Amino acid sequence: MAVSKGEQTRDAILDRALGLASQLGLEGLTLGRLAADLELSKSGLFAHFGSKEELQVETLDRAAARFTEVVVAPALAAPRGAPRLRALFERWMQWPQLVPQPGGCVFVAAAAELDDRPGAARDRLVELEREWLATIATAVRAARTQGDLRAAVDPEQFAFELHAIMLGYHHAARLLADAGAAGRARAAFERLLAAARRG
Amino acid sequence: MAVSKGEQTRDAILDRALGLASQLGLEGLTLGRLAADLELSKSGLFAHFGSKEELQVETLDRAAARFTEVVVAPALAAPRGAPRLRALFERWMQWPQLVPQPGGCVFVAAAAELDDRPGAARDRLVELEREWLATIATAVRAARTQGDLRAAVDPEQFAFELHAIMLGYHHAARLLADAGAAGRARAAFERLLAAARRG
DNA sequence: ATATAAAACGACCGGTCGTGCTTTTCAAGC
DNA sequence: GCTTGAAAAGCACGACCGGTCGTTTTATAT
Repeated sequence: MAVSKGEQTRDAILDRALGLASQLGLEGLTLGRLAADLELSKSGLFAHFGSKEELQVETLDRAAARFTEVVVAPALAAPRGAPRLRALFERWMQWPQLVPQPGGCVFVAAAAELDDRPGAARDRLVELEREWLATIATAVRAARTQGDLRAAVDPEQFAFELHAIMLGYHHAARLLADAGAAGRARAAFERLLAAARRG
Repeated sequence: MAVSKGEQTRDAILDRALGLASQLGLEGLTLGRLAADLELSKSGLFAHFGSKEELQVETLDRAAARFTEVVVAPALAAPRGAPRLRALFERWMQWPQLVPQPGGCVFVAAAAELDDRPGAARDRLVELEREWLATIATAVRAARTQGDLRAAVDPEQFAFELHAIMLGYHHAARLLADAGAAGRARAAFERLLAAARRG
């Protein structure tokens, strides 16, 4: 058999953990709840991980893998420049539905939870977030060198602002249940892009 | 005596609760931990509130009161227009230190926690966040009618984008520990303001 | 100084948490 | 068909959770 029974189960656990963590956060994700959802005993589930912290880290890794699949990789298939930036942005807005994460982006939830809680999970999250910012900055650089954006555009500043718009969208859409959130976010994105295009 | 002993204690509890909630979140803020911090018995503390949820709601209210004191009120003392907007922005960035909240803005932490958890605390938070966005929008409108900003500027859109920058700053400063976060946020703010000024 | 009301206490409830240790189930290789 | 090792279950643990209760201490008003 290509994949053992254990790996299958592990896979199912992490998928479910990702969905649950998006709703309850990494801390709110408890072994008992997760086991009940999977119709598994708590100890049977626990045996797959050395600790709760390891489960959290692996859940973040799973989220990152899915994120690459449904956001980064497809966006890199888009033409370099503005289209690629737009693809990154649009796919980011959709990605909680694509995975799926019923509770919104797990990274946003984890960011607020872990920003004051040192440990392996926090370290991993910081790493992943830095990678994501770097991915955006790289796309900006590509757009710049091919003349789509002005040479004076600061890729890191652009990445910061684009990421801020994403956070603003998440906040407005999920907490405030603002139906116009996507529209506002798109308007902000277009303004950001336009400013980076001309003077 | 003007204020009873009970009110004093209550006051001390809520101040400490606010600080703790900024680090641990509203859910992570436990009665036991809070009581231990205040050198109070858990039951003695609990007697001041009908339930944990009520404590959470009152903590949010306390946060809102402090926020008005250290952010909104002083900013409203600044001249209408761009200076007032800048004051709102700058004071927002400082307010976790002003209150103090060792763990960053309690509203940001609560937003991620509560966006999928229905209840009184969530309802109150949504209310407060809407008020905050409205406060920004009102300041934008004032700046607009006195000719500081273009007439075509959408106050709600401006508020959305300014708020997004704040969230981006909080993320970069607290989670990523990016020393340049404040600089990036200020640059984003100035760009937003400049775009709303001229065509 | 005393009566009364407010406030704080300590013990305890049922429940859930993460985490070990031991046993049973079960699928694969001979 | 039996063996064997992985996978899951069972069970128990200590800690802590929010919350209740009856009692004791402390503050307030007469």
